Amino acid sequence: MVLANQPSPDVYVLCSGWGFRFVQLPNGRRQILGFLLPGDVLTTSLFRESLHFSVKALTAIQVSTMKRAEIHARAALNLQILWEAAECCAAETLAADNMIAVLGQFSAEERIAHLFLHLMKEISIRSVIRDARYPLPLRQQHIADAVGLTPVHVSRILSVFRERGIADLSNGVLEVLNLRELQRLGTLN
Amino acid sequence: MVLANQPSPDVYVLCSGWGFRFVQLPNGRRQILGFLLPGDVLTTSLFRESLHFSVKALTAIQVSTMKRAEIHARAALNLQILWEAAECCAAETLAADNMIAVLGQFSAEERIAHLFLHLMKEISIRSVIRDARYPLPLRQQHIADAVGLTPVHVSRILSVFRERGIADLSNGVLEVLNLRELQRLGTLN
DNA sequence: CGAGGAATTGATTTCCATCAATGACGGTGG
DNA sequence: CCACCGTCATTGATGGAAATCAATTCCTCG
Repeated sequence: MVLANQPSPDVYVLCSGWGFRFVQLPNGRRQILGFLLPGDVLTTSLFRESLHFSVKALTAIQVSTMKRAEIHARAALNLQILWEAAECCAAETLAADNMIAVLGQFSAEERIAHLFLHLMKEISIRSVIRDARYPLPLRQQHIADAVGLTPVHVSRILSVFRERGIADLSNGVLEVLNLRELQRLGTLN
Repeated sequence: MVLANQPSPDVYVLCSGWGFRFVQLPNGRRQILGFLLPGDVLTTSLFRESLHFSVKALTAIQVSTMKRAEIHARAALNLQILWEAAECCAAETLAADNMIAVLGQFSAEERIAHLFLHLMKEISIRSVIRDARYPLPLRQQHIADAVGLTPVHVSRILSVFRERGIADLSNGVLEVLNLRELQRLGTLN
């Protein structure tokens, strides 16, 4: 699943699996704008013909599409739909603003802690978590691209987290060992 | 003009002057999320009771407020309004995503160049610019807080821009000396 | 004239990037 | 079954970008 920057009449919903939104810079670097989990709607595709980012799958995924035109037609009859879409978009803006603050002001440790906390919340909404072990199908490269660091440095920080007994990410599972400390590091305000 | 995080029934529009949206972190640092120019609507206030950021004036300003409830009532009768609001929100998301990429991947020079280009565009929309001189009522502290740098480092970069004949920001005026170079530095993709 | 905020500049430190080498897997094909 | 790869993670050594600390100058304004 690789969408580019071309116009499309579809609105996308992720039904199962993980994906991520990203932009590719000319110098070869990329910035991951956000991860997509089951149930996530590509809200931009609700209002725009073409996306300003690309999308890629992290795992095997199932995607559902709807015709934007049809949604718009229904929205004209049922305001409720439009409101929810707008609400959804406002929520996205809030998340984006948080991310801006994180990237602008947080250190490497804090950024990664923040990412973990954010993903933990998303995962918790969708499934029951036992023993503070969260399935996390990310390579260190993805973490790096999401928080603006190099994979090498991400590796070092994860080692630090293990040494300090904060969290352990291995084999696609994030085990949270000291939630308090993780929150102290990664929480805005 | 300092709004906090409290609920309010109003939607805000900036009629004249400059302002900025920001979040204050517990460690005393702050991140400026964006600058507000005449005509800008606080789109978040369209959909949310309370803002997740604060707002402050940079210059003398005039603000107009409308009741959210009234706008919602009108929107129920005239879809057009709601669509424009949603469009507006989508545009905001796009800008935020750009900012995320800038903060995640750009160097200090590139970040500041990007900020200048962004503000130049906003200013150009609102008034005629002569001799590539843009009124810019920012302290270096504001630039620093907007792009995630220290004021000291911003000062150094601005010196570099002057030496290299790229741009000169002094006395509230940004003079662009080499637009090409500025774009080369500050343009995504 | 004096005072205080803003900008500049230098010296030093810290954090993260970069470069490079190594080991651990997992798949593939002989 | 095992030698061979490619990808990923780890670790060390080094370099560079930006932060921090500190001193000085420049304004503006009382």
